[in-house]
Order: sequence, then structure tokens, then C-alpha cells
Amino acid sequence: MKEDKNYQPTESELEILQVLWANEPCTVRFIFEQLSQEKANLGYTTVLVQLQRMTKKAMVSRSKEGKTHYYTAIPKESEVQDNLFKRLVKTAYKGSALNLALHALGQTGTSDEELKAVQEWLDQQKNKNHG
Amino acid sequence: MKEDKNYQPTESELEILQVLWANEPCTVRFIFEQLSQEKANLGYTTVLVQLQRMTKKAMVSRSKEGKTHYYTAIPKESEVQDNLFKRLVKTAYKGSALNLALHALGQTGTSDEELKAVQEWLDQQKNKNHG
DNA sequence: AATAATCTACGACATTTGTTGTAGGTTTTA
DNA sequence: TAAAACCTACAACAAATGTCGTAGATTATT
Repeated sequence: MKEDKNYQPTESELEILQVLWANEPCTVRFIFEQLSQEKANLGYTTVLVQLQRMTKKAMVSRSKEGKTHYYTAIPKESEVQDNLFKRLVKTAYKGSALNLALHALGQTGTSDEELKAVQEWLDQQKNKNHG
Repeated sequence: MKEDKNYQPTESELEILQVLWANEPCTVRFIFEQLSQEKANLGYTTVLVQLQRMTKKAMVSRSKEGKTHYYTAIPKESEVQDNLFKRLVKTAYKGSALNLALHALGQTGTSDEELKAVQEWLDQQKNKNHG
């Protein structure tokens, strides 16, 4: 059985996870540099400590390679997205994923391309239900 | 101009806001009782303090009626939903509302009724774009 | 009036988060 | 080899959160 830890990373933990998911495995320095592009005055130690805490929480794992540690995200991106998504649905949309879905659709640029994507999804679902 | 405060209530603040949105204006006791139905050992003071802090943050307003205070949510539910939604899109979906939308759709029961709701939205959008 | 029930205000406390400084090693490089 | 650059571990801190207990005032009951 998969022991779901239901990871609900915070904002800055998520920023780190994003870097990991896209470049795993990463050194602290690499992550630090990536994040520095957005957050100007970020400290190296800040990232390091964050990673250490995430390690303790089993949100990332690390392997030593000489003196350097290489970090890897433990939960998959989709898993975390799902966790956060569910939380939002429950706490802000009274449990209605459809409401959130419609809200989300209302937010998209509603370009033809996007509409097509939705239509495709829709057709597929209809087939699943009937056809 | 509307000075958007971009409210990002926490989990328990949201629980309180939910009660308010549905029953405004409310006394601390009322909110306390509502929440107690879900959270068994919740303390009255806990709710009170939460409300006081929310007042300081201008997330709720209050009016005295004798000794009792009546609270009212300041942001509208839809506004808060939108704030939280946007945060989720940005932090967990790399900014793609469409992705979140599709994810959300994937979560719905995909009952015929729900599919219809989506189809309606879709048709409406298509009209807006062309015809 | 005396007692019980309610209210709000305060002060407290443990956790979690975001951030940093500094100490003590190891590696590179001049 | 001595200096410069890097790495990790630790100790700290402020702010935000979630939770209460208790005190002092007010209202309702007996």
C-alpha cells in the first residue's frame, strides 16, 4: 500500500520542489542560483536550511557525493498538485471540484486553442460515459 | 479604485469565513458552535482570538451590539476563492490555469450533469469568441 | 442581592516558516 | 602552502498560527 504522506508544501517549499522536479537531482547551490533569479536577496543558507527541514519531513531525499549533497524530491509533482488542489476544493469551494473547474475555465484566456483542449477532454469523457 | 488586499486566509481563517459568508453577521459564539460540530475540542477563546486577529487584518469587521460583537466578512467569497486559486495556479501549476482547469475536470465525477455544465460553459465561450 | 452565565481583552505557549550568521571542515587555486 | 571558495551543521530570531486560561465587566437567573 502506498503510504500517502499528503504533502502540503508551503510556498517556498514549492519553489524548491519546482526546481527539483525540473532538474533532479540538484545541489543546494544549483537550487539557490535558480531561485536567486527570481528572489534577488535570497541567502544560500536559507535554501540550505529549507532543504534540511524538507529532508527531515521526508519531502526530499539526499545522497552524499563527496562533500556535496544531491537532493531529489520525494513526492511527484502531480501528487503534490493533487494534494493542494484537493485542499483548495475542500476549504474554499465547499468540496465542489466542478465549481473550481468552472472557475478555472473562467480564468483561462479562453483562446480558441484552450477551448479546443477543453472540448477534447469533454468529448473524451462523453465517450467514456456512453459510447 | 478598489484597493485589493489580496486576502490569502489560512485554513482555519477560511473555516471561519465560510461560516460568516453563510450566516452573516455572526457572534463569536455562533461561529464557535458551528465549528465545534466539526472540530470536537475547539475552544471558544480560540475562535475569539482568531476573530480578533482577523479584525486587525481587516479580514472581518465587527459592530458592537450591547456587549456582544457581530462579525462580518470583508472580502467576498468569490474574491478569496480567486486569490487562492491564483496562488495555486502560480505556485503549483506553473501559471497555467488551463492545466488546473483540466485537472479539476478530471476530478469531477464526470457525471452527465457535470459534463453538461462544462459544455454549456464551452458553448458560451465559443460564441463570445466568434459569432 | 447573590449566583451563574456570557463577553471581550490579555497574556501565554508551542510550532512552523522564512531567513541569516557563523563555525568548522574540504577543495581549489594562486 | 596559504588564501579563496564551498559545503554542511547549528544556533538564533522574528513573525505568523493555532490554542488556551484567566481576569474583569456585564447580563440573566434564582
